[in-house]
Amino acid sequence: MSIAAVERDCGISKDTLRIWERRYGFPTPLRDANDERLYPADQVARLRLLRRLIGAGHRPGKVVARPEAELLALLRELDAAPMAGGPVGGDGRAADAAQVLDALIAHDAERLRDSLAGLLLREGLRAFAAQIGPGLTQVVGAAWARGELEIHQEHLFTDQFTSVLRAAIGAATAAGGLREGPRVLLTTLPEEPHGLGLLMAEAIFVLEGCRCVSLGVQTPVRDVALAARAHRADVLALSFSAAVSAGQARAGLADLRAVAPADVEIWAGGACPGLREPPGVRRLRDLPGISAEVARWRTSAALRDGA
Amino acid sequence: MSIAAVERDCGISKDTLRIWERRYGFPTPLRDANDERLYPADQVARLRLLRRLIGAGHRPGKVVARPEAELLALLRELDAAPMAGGPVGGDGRAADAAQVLDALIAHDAERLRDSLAGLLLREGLRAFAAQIGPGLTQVVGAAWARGELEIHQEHLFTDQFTSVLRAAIGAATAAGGLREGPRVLLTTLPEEPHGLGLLMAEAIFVLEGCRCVSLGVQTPVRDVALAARAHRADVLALSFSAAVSAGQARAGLADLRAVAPADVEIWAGGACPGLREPPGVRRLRDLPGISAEVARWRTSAALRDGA
DNA sequence: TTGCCTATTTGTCCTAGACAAATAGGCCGA
DNA sequence: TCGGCCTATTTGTCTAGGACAAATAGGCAA
Repeated sequence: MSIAAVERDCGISKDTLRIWERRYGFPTPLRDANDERLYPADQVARLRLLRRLIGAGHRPGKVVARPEAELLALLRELDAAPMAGGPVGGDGRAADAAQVLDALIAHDAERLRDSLAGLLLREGLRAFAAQIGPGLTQVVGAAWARGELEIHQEHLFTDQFTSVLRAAIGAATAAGGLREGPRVLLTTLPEEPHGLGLLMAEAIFVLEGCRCVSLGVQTPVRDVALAARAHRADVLALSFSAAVSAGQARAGLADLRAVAPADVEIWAGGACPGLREPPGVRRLRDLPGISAEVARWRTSAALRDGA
Repeated sequence: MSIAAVERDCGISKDTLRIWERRYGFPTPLRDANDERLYPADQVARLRLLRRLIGAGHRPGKVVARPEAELLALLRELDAAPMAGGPVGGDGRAADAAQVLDALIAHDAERLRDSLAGLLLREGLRAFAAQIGPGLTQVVGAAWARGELEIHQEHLFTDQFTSVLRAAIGAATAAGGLREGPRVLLTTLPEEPHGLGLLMAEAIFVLEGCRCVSLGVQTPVRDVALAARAHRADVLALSFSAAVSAGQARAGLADLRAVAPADVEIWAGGACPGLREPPGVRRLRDLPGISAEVARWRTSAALRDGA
């Protein structure tokens, strides 16, 4: 696996990979005939673990060189901190998650889909998008990190979940509603390829009666600003998963704030660790928080119109 | 604007920016107190033009150094190449495409969605996925290359088209049918981030009565093979857009053929230029070709069962 | 025209050094 | 014991120029 492939796969830049090798003695890639780095699969797996650990707050200098004791550290965190900002549901939720995991482990796509659709019907779109979705995503991600699931099973989950949620959003949009909320433009910046968080956010926005336009993932900063003008958006909603580093997220948001119209609000959400609230940007802690934020927007909009 | 910001904004890598400067004398960024490159806004705009021209087929060596005559060259392409390799449909199809383009140009997401949904209803899912979809994709891509659309408009099209098509696939799957076709596992390899082609293919497969499982995009080769076993797939369907180079596609397919079970067929489709038929892989020229291929599979499966 | 072979172009990779921003840890005052 | 400030370390990104393989263009023969 080439250095570029590892960068794509693990989200660690080439520069960083080289300097870790120089400083910490890991990774230790082989070299091909042209003296280029070739990373064995096990080292790539370890790099993925490292990325998660560092994303969870560990210092690179402390963990990069460590052999496989990281696995233990990681497992502890996964066990110890499932509550930190995590799913708050009780036993019922855990049972639901187990059901979904079972279907994934059995490679049963139909059962997986039925489970998800059943949860949606039973709990409603709001709970499905705001609580169940994030919970399941975390459970699946943790199971993968523990080695209980293969990547292709996570892919299957993502695809089925996306499918069910998109259908629900379509139905909710068609059902219409107030249409008095802000115009919301949803997307992610170029370094963020994951669209699940965006989709869950869109569901909440739609339920709040907002007029949503989604550009999908990886829109260049300049184009986000152009689109904000073109669609006369009131709010730009950006999603940052744990895959994107806090530094990148901050830089992207600062760029965007500089080029976007000043009267457009920027709301940033997602599991990205260490992402604080940059100037001119609202940081939404979780998906249910969208509702409160929309309510706040409505109030201030009413004030503005009244004035 | 720092080199990292330009990389994000223009999609030109840092390495490439530096080597253009060395080789062609452009760009000529200023330097900050720390001797780091600072790109003025006008150079960044010119870099964006360059990216478009190069994407449209120009050689960097010929255009990077040129002053603002590029604008002229770009304008010429705008007029000269709207038909090159263009859509084959008749007048009706051209009118449909114009309608979709109009909605995109007007930034009217609702009208865009209605247009697409209307086309789906009028022409049926098969024509929508196999002819209209590829035609529209090409028309939109060409309009972007001519500078008539911004990237965010292409994103909007992709999102809306995906949404309409996913809903249709869901309905078609629920409607059931023969369920006698092959088990098909759909995905793309890691270097291919585009999922539209995959989705169109899935629609055709579903219409042919195949049992489809989609893993979404960018599944590692090893995991595709694992998933093929896990789902007892008869066929692996891979999609390669024009974005991926022929060499990467060939290498990926060869790797996959080596690790996938021997009795699983590999079908490769998509607009990837120069992708020939590697050993052990079937190259599908276009989406309607899927139907014939499924028919062929049925025949040979019947022979096998009979024997 | 079509196909092959060579020459040029072009992006990515390499090494190794430097520095600013972010973080941790110590220290002092309340 | 806790909060704020200041210094030391850590860490990612930037710099430079050199090298080479893959992709493309151009010439030539069939």
